[in-house]
Amino acid sequence: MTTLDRPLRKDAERNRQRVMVAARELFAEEGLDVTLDDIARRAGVGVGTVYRRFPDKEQLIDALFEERIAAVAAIANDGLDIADPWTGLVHFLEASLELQVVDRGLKQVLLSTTHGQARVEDARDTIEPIVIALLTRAQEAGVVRDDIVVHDLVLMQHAIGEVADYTREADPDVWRRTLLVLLDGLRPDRRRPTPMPGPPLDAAGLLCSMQHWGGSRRRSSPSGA
Amino acid sequence: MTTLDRPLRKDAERNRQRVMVAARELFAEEGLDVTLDDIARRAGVGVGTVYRRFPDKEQLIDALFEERIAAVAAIANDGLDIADPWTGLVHFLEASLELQVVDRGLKQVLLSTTHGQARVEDARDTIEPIVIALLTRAQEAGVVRDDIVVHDLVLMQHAIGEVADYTREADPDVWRRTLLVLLDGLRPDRRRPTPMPGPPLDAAGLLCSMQHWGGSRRRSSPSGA
DNA sequence: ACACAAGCGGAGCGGTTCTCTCCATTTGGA
DNA sequence: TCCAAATGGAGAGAACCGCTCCGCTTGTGT
Repeated sequence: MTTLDRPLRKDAERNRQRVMVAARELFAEEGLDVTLDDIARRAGVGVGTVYRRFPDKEQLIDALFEERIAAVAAIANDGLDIADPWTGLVHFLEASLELQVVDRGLKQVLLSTTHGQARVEDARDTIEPIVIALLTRAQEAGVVRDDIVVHDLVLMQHAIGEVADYTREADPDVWRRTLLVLLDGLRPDRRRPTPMPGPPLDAAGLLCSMQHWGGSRRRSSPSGA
Repeated sequence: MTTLDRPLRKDAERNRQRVMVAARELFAEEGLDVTLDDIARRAGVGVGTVYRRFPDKEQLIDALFEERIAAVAAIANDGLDIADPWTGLVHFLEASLELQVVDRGLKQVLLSTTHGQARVEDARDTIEPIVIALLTRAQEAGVVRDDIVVHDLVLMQHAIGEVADYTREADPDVWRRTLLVLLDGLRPDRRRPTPMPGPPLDAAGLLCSMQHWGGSRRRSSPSGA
């Protein structure tokens, strides 16, 4: 549909790329709520140009995030390649959260059905079986408690992702502390706490987080004036 | 300011109450984003009436949530009354989350500075010292790991509150599972997992959650047509 | 019973936001 | 050279929201 019907004029193709790059950046920085006008502005093209290439916003999201979600699936696969079942699971949880911290839109696409289309949905469905493998392997090895299921892990991803979002401005790494406690809770037997990965959030940091958190709407200038 | 200047006419006072009740209900059900028009409609009065009693939305929120936040503080105090330090801390975390599940606005008021005014802020500041007492008591008793601080607990509240919000429609109790894992992670030494408080989220439940989650904006009819 | 201040409702103003269309103009390439 | 392809960006259209204003109603003190 893109490359087959007609080779697309040279400048048109270049603009298409620019739009995709700009969209990727803005979605990552601000989340999926950014305006197509914002994207057009950052891409240095007119809105009309964006709409000629992508019928609507959802199509653009769909096109862009298929690959991002695939990256998450790849991380899960990497986890399976790690010999130690516990390390493998932790790798997935940590690394996929790192992706979400860097890309705000990714979280929304992963956790909501209201964004993206078929391609995104398919990509999403790819992940679950791999995570199940990761989890049951760990459980069979006796390093993760038996009473949890994949969906518990999804909820945990959501929980920690939210912490990361909340504290993003104040300290982009505190979420690791919360994750660590959760991970310690996942073990069936643990004699000592795992050492914390960094310092806690201080008072100023919490205040900063509270100020930046909208609870619903955010206020900020995406890029330029 | 309310009862002193002038006794307020009988019907006026009755309407004031209606507005407060309606606002409390709507803020609880939908969060702080509801329109004052919605509140007026549910109260069965005109918007003008609302604005005559409450200069603006923030004042209304401030007036209403001072008491709700005090309830959270009360819960923390109840926790201190419990003899066992661990049970006391758990009581606070669980009960305050239960309040947040029932009242969506409460979470926003607790975690954001952009809502409410001085009264809400004061009430919020009341809580922290009590929680610190709760936490250090548990740590001194050796039932909570030493490396966490109050703000870690705040972040955990946020994390679990978000899970509760996410899964609200599908299963209003699954958040307890996530909380339980987190709690198990808080212990300095644990030989066996604490039994889960309920069944996990099934596939349909997750789908339902995904559909209801906006990530930013929600869509729904507050009450009437 | 009456008069008038207090209170009322809700249309609508002024503002913002966001998606998407339209068309006069520019530009690539056979 | 010439025209289909591509462009840009003003602005239509459709929400939403906080708040005001004013003609009408109602409680209340005398």
